[in-house]
Amino acid sequence: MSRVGLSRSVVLDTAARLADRDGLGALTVSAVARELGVRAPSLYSHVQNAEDLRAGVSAVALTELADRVDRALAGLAGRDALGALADTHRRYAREHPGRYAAAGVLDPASSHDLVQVGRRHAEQLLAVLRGYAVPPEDRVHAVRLVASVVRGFVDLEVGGALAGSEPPAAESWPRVLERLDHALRTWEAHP
Amino acid sequence: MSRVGLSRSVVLDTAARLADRDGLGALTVSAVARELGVRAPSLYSHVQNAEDLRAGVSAVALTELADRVDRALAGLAGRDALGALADTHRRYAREHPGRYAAAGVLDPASSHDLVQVGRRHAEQLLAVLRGYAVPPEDRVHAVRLVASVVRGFVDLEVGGALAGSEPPAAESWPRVLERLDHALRTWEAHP
DNA sequence: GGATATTGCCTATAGGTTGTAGGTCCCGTA
DNA sequence: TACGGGACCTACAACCTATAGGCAATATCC
Repeated sequence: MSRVGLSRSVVLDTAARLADRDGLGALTVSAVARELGVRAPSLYSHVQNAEDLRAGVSAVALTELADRVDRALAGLAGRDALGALADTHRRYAREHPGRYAAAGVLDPASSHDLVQVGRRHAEQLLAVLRGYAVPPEDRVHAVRLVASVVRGFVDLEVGGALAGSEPPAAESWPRVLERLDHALRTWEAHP
Repeated sequence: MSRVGLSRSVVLDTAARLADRDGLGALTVSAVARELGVRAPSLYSHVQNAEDLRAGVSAVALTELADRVDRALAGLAGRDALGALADTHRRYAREHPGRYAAAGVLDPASSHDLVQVGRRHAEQLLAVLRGYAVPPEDRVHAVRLVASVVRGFVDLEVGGALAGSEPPAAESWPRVLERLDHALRTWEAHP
């Protein structure tokens, strides 16, 4: 039998593609093996177990997303930067729903890998905030506000929770970002 | 053998308890049957299949949450109402992580049940907005802003994404709500 | 009160998924 | 050419989902 050329990254890329195509719920070791034309036990040399497979897709997704955000933020500041970060997240979630869903579930026993890329995302949020006059001691709170809005809206939209009402979610997006920008611009020191 | 007294609601309540205790991922038909001291096939008279079991827990959770929000909102308006709604969501997620996680995933093929209770949540958000001078044609956008912030923050917190940084997420919560309140108070008609 | 229908939960069974153990064959290297 | 390791295999055990069909307790009717 001919070798297929498996490796951890080949397995994870295939898994990510599968998650996007069939949903995160359909992501199984068996399905990835089928997709690769290989028997399921062959994957266990490259992936510890099913949970590790999902965590790997998480890491792939968060890394890809951070790369895109880095590119999108280049040369921008203030509201432009905020919009670029938020739009990049939203677009990524729409293009890669399975990957994005995987990125959302961080295990308590996060791998060192995930902690690392998580820090990258935090850095990016802080970079965006540099365009706003938020007092240093409040920056964590502002980061969390931005993260909440982006994560919340995108989750609701790709989860279909907004699909039942008019107008389409896309129309609310710039309005939500305008309010977020305003909230950051008018940030005041805490009494 | 003696009858245990199964019914859809008994099964779903047990499932919800199990989801909170062991995580939504550990929620299986078999586990619920074990918990009830019954064989797995016995549950299929009360629940169509595993997916229906999860959807049932979703509905239970969304209904319980809506009930709590109704009680919390009684007699409040404006910022107090906003805080009560948001706090109720956050508290529910912390007390019932499995139920809350189930409530988050709405299938595209949502049951009529889920659509119904989803409307209740939308009504509650609209009720909170009545305390703010948001122009009628913008209310949908404002609802989506509030829903995004609450959903995003709570997801990040219970998902552990905020656990790695200081200060604790609880300190950011009132600051985030203050900014949300401010964003609603200063809402302006769209040009 | 006894016959009958219904219901509640059962066993048996088939098929899919996870994960381990151990084997074979290809390929690079000495 | 012999050897060693890695890539992928088969075999297997355990668990979960789901269907089919059976028995017994309960409700209903005469």
